[in-house]
This record gives sequence, C-alpha cells and structure tokens, in this order.
Amino acid sequence: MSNLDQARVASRSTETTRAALIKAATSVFAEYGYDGGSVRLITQRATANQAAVNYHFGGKDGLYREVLNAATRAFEENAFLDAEELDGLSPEDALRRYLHQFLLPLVKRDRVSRYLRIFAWESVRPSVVFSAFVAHSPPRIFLLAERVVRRFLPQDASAETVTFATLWLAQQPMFFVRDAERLAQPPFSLKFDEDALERLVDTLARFSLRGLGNA
Amino acid sequence: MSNLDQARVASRSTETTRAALIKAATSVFAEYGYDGGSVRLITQRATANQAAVNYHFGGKDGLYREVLNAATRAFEENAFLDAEELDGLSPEDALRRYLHQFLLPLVKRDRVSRYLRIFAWESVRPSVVFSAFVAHSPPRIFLLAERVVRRFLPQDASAETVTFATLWLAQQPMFFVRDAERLAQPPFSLKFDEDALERLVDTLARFSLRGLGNA
DNA sequence: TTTCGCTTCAAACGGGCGTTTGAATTTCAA
DNA sequence: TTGAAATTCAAACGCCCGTTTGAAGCGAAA
Repeated sequence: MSNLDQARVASRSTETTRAALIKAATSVFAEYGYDGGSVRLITQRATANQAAVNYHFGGKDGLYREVLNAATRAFEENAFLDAEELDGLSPEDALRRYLHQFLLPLVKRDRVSRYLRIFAWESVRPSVVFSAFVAHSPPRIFLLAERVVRRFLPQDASAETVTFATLWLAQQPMFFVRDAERLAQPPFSLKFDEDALERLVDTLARFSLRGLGNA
Repeated sequence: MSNLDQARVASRSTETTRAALIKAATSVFAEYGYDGGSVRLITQRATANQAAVNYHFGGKDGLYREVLNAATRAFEENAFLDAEELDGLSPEDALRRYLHQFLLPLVKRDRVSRYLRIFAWESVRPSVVFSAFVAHSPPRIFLLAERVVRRFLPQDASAETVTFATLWLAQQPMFFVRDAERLAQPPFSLKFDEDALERLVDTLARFSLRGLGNA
C-alpha cells in the first residue's frame, strides 16, 4: 500500500480531489445515510471519477471513515456543544441547550449540521463501518446525552435506567432532524423556520422536563 | 389482468401458496423492512418459486399491500388496542396501556407484534408503497397516539402542537421495538424479558408523563 | 526532452435486486 | 381420458451497486 507515501508527497491536485470527495461525501451521507448514499452520486457531486474513491480512500468505507474522523474532530473542538459549558448551566438549561443545538440542522445547513444528520442516520440503523468506528473510540457527542441525563437521575440510578434514559433523550431530537424533509410534506406539513424551531425546542424541552402531565 | 378471475375460482393450492407467501412476507418485512426484505428470501421461507410473487400479487409491492391490508384489518378488529377502551381509562393509564401494548413485540413474536414492527420500520423511512397506502386510508393505529396525546393537551392547543406531541409520543416506543436486536448486544446489552419490559414501560411512562424533572 | 511515478479516466466486472419469460407441470371440467 | 386453463419452475433479463482494470494524461526530476 503506497497510499501513505503518496499522501506525503501529495500534489495540490491530489488534495483538491480528496477534499472535494470528502465534502461531497459529507453532504450525500447526511442526506441519504451510508447505505443509501452511492459512490456514483458522491463522485458526480465532486466532479471526480468513480475510481477516485477507491484510489484515494481504498473504498466507500474508507471515505466514510474520513468523514467520521472530520466529524469527531469537529465535536472534539466543541463546534457542537462544550461539555464544560453544559456543567455550568442548570439541568433545565443544559437540557434545553442540548435540544436546541441538536435541532439546529432543521434550519441551518452548515458543516456541523451535516455531521449531526449523519449521526441521526446512524442512530436508526448503524452501518458496520460506524459500529467499528465507535467501538474503537466512542464519539464525545454520544456522551453529552448521558451527561445531561445524569443531572436529573438520582446518584444511585441503575445502569439500566441510565441507559434507558440516555437512549430516550438521544432519540428525542434525532427523529425530527432525520425526517425534516418528510415532515415538511403532507400529511404533517411542518415548516421549520426559526420560530418553529424555537417552538419545537419548547415542546420537546417541556415534554422532556415535565412530560405530558403538565403540558 | 385475469388475476381477479383466477382468484374467484382459485384452487386450494393457490390459496396455500398465497397464504404461505403472505405469512413469509410478514415475518421478513417485520425483520428487515420493506426495502431491506428481498423477494428471494420471502419465497425461500415460503418454499415457493420467485416468480410466484409476481404471478399472485403482481409484484413485491402488491404482496406488501396484502400484508398491510391484513395488518389494518387486525387493528380494526382491535387486536392491538381498543380505542373505546382507551377512553374508559384515565389519561395516565391510557398512556401506560398504549406504551405497554406497543412494546409487547420486545418479548412476544406473534402476528400483531410483526405488524407493529412493520409500522416501526415505516416510521423511520416510509416506503412509497406505505405512503400511498396510508394516503388512501390512514390506519387506525396512527390515530391512537393522537387520541392519547389529546387527553393531556389543552382543548385549544394548536394543530402544530398536537402534531409535535403525537409524533413525539409515537416515537417513544418505536425506537426500542425497531432496534431490539441491536440493543441486546454491546455496548447496550439490554435483555428484554418480561420484567425488563415492565421496567421499560415504567421508565417511558414516567418520562412521558412527568419528564426527567421528576425522575 | 525524455522518463518515471502519480493521478485520472472510461469501461467492464461480479453480485444482488425485482421482474419477465416460456416451457413444464398440475388441476379439473368436459 | 382428453384438453384447456391455472400454476409452478429454472433460467435469464435489466438495473444499480461497489469495485477493478489497464490505458491515457500529467507533472516534475533527470
């Protein structure tokens, strides 16, 4: 495998192609998930040849790992949410902030939003690539939900309860992020402008905090 | 199309094949969803020829519609949950009963459980077949969540709020039903026996009713 | 300018999918 | 028993997928 050697003396063209492929792959995987996103569509958006994916990344999975690496890096740089910042807030505000940040993809289409959508896809049906990836080094973003949940649970809560609650909280915003396009159409017809986003944050935060009982 | 004529004078063998295909399709679609379930696997489980699906049902989509019809019929016969029974309960008990019935597939593998799993799949990424099917006649099961939710919301709640809340409640149990196998493995390792089911119902009902705030 | 290694490219490969085909088989009324 | 209709069957078709191939293009060192 001379890929590493190639990278060391990479020409500008090489880096251009690699970057274009990673960028295109990020948007395609965010839209369709790993299994649903095709190499042909990625290379088409990157105006690159189909074989380029295999040449530069060893395959579709290698390209995806590169995207996941970039996402992990972004989250480690707290581009999404600072764990320490969370601790400085009250439990209620921490929950609210978590939901708000996670629902941002509904109105913004920046880089972090695409990463969040990819994670939302993986929370539905994890690809083998992703499973192997998180088995090696669990992404920080997954620990944020647990961090928020623990603020509410008693110290002596069982591991099962913590797992239930963490999975539960993590699912709250993911559904809306993943299915934004579908929810925009009948029979739901939900339009997500910034006001609707705030109302959704309100609703989810209220339900998450106090449930339907005090709605 | 002489399919209708054929059906009218169908031999016993015809009905046997049709029934075997529908039964096999129900289990395959419950396991893998519509897109993920292949005709080859269905016909293999039914010990039928691949072409039989097209001959008897006009295609994979026709077979799926047949399964959806059977599911709709089962739910209309209140095999899952009686809408009037719900109204007889307190809001809290109605919610609890809704969650319990919806989580039953975690420990039972009967016919209704398979139907529920199919709906859980469709709640993630609806197939075009399903979308067209529910556009024609929305299945009763989808109205149950709204029925439960309305008990908690004020009379003058906006349509958007009702939609938010209904989608929210419907998602609560679906995640666990859909991903039962995955959650049974590391890193979650959740074992769903009947006791764990009760604890999960407890947790979800508590969160849904009173949120994390009073956990 | 020639040469050599990196990169691009169009084309094809192999495999899974739903579907179609046409012949063989079974069924059942005449 | 015969003959036509209904059903089954193995095989192939066409499509999309990720990947491989080998030649062509390109840039920089000799």
